[in-house]
Amino acid sequence: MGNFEVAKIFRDIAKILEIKEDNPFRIRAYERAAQNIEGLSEDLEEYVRKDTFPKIPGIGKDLENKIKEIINTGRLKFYEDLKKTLPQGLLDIGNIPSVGPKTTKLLYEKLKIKSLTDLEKAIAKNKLQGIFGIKEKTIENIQKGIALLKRGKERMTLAQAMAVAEEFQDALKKLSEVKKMAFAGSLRRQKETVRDVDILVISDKPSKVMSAFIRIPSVKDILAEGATKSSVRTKSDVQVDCRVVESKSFGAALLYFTGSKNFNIKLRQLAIRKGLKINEYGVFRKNTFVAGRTEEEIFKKLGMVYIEPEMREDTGEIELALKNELPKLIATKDLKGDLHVHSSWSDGNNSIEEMAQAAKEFGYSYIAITDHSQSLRVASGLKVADLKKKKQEIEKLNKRLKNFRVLYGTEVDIDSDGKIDYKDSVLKEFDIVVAAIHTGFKQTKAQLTRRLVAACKNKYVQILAHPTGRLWGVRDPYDIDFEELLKVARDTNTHLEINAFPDRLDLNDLHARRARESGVKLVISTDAHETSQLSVVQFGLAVARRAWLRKEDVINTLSCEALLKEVRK
DNA sequence: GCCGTTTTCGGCCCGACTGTTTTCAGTCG
Repeated sequence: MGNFEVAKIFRDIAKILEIKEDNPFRIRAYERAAQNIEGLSEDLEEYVRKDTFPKIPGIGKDLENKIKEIINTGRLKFYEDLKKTLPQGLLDIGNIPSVGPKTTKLLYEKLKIKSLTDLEKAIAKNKLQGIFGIKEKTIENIQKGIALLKRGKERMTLAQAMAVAEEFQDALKKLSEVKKMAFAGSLRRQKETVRDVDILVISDKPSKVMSAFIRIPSVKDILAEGATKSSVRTKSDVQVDCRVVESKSFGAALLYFTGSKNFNIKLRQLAIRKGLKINEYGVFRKNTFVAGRTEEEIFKKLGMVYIEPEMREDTGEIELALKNELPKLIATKDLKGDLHVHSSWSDGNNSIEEMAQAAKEFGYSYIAITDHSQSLRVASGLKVADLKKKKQEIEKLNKRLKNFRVLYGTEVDIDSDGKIDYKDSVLKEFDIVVAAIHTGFKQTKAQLTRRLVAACKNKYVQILAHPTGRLWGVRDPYDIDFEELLKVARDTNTHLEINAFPDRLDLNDLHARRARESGVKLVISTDAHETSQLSVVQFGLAVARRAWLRKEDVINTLSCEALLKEVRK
């Protein structure tokens, strides 16, 4: 039983209690607990096993006991009993957009609708018409909601969301009424997946902005259209929300619209204790506006320092901000080089020189060319005989380049027994050795862990690339004993990679945070296969910032000399 | 069910938009 299973049980409990019209604050307590559990970097199982249950926001004595019961027995009696009181299909009905707990209950009580199938049949037979509070428009919305639910639109990657957001940005920027705009929501918090795109606009003429927004060519449906707030769905099925406020409310609206929800609630509670009220228009004392133009002035009013959007998840950052003890997050300018890129020597699309030039223009002072090793034939892995020529090419290039160094590297394969694809006598020639698993993903947890541990223990392996093997939409992360890996990585001074490729993002934010906590240093690399891909480093940086990493936690913030010293330790 | 620089009881964030019963509950973020 992992954190996500526990969170799901709590979420289900919240949903059932909602339909049963239980105490709304109790319901929120379960939802909040579920959300906070999903954001934890350590396994609950670990806590229970070691009997060191820490203070987790939103989890008191009762929920702590429920978590222990779930971990220890694999089930929760309270949940099992609760489930028996309602038909299971009601939860599916509650998942339909526009259908909430009240409607679910109404349909169940008046029409005995117990499942999605029941609901579809009832609509087909026109049974919903005439039920208290339901008319044509509501039925139409339910039908649309069911269709949407069935298409099963998952969350998209941050990169996909960014592409949609930029399209809207381009269109809105052309309007003279738009004074300023910003992305908000989970897009601004840089979550690795995003459900919808939130855009904030500053304007004195909200109606002009709204009417232009809903007419942007890629809009398919208009979900809501108001004076200051509208929602649309694009042809690619992405929901985009747009909110317009005036300049004096920009900070307040940005804060509100960025979230997270739990973060906002905590902040507003804090404000109440100080005799203040926060909404999207500003901070108010009685009904007097006291702050709102910028986020900074609002945080200051609340007696805390600025909290970066990536940290706003209510996992302890508010408490640290009140004490001015927040870590200084790593930023783009801190990165000095990329330690995982490919060239045309293996499966890349550009020559070493082209990659180096592009990296230099990108502002880096070094780059490691880490082509695949001999066994990986599908990616034209390099045979030992070719390596000498590649090394010579790099040496010649380095003589010509000024203020820049190309490092001679490899992404060496870890075979199914944990053996490294080049002999030690070959490995010792490289400046940078990145090791990774590319085959045999379906092995057991013990086998996969053993392979990674063996790689760490090789004295020439400096970095483990994409350590959990996750590939968005293709492959789930493989199951490894991450705590064991961290222990060995720390003891052997092996660095773990945050692979910035948008469909990898591996390590993810939770793993990276856990790595930092256990004293393992990280690397942010792109795995670029052509010059244009060096810029995906922004997504790796997003992971790092969400993991609360500082400059000193990431080794490719070091100068080239310091870096080589660090990896050879 | 959680939580405490008004505390161990009595509070619990705040507002926009929709559809409908035309004043407001339900849903959403």
